[in-house]
Amino acid sequence: MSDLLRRLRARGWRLTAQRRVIAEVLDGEHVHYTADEVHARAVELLPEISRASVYNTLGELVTLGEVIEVNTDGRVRRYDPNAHEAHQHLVCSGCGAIRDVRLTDDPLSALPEGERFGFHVAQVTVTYYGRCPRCVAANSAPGQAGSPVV
Amino acid sequence: MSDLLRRLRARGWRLTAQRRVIAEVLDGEHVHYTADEVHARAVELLPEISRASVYNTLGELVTLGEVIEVNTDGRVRRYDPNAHEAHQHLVCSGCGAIRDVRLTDDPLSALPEGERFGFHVAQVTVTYYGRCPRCVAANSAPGQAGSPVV
DNA sequence: TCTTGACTTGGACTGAGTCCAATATAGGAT
DNA sequence: ATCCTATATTGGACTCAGTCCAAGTCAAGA
Repeated sequence: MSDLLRRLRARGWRLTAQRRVIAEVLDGEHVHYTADEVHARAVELLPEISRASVYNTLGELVTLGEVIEVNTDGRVRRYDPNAHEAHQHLVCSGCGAIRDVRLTDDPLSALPEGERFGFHVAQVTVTYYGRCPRCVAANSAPGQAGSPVV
Repeated sequence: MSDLLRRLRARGWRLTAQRRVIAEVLDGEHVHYTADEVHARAVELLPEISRASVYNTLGELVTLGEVIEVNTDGRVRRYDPNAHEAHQHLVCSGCGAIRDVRLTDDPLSALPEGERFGFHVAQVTVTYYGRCPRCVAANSAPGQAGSPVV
């Protein structure tokens, strides 16, 4: 049983076939799937799993802090299983590829007290946009450099 | 005629009634409207304006760099007319209020060369999340502290 | 093995955003 | 001032991600 499943178990989750399968999909490579991509991969392991269960489970994993919700294009939400290491994202504006990146400084320190307006600031997300080597080489229009790793 | 309209004119834009009205809506306070909010306000000035025109025009303004597209909740896109001053955003996770903030350091400098993976990095967005004073006071659940300024 | 509350399901629904063919018009040409 | 046409607008249909719900299923504690 994966670490993730063990932790979920410890939190009182009922370990259903659906949740196991979703955990397995997320446990693989550190990619950033959309809910529908998770569903597509889950269906290969458990053909009868529903979209609703995937949405429910992903939402719960986000609430528990086991998975991070990421939105790099203003359209689709993606799910990042790399929730236990502080990191940010680097996105290719050509093909949409997403890479996890680690920063040298805590971005919170760049927001001076005078710019906080009394907010209790709790979290920061930083997203870098640029062109990946393949898209630079191909000088391609959006989405034309083949399927990226997101 | 506003500066914005003058610049658009200089770029060869046809100045239609619809575009004037949208520019007027955006010219007001520095808020972050959704496309439908822009439409609602535009309708007050020009009742027959269509949603399609609002979407078209906002998209073109974003392409021209006159307006910035912002997505702070992973759901709706918002439009920020404050495109000519570098800034980032501070978002209340209680009520969704958005404030423009200026940082002390260029966030690009926090991404070391070794974390760029050959990307030609061109842009960064930083979004801070926390609770605004009103929501802290009200200790409210999301959306329960009245209508915020977004 | 039984029981029950938590979980899953499919399908209807919502809401943001896109697309398109028909119509209207800004603004340069005459 | 009028004409002409490329450009812009329109409404309505459509897409797609995500939500909701009532009915059925099942994990796991008793």
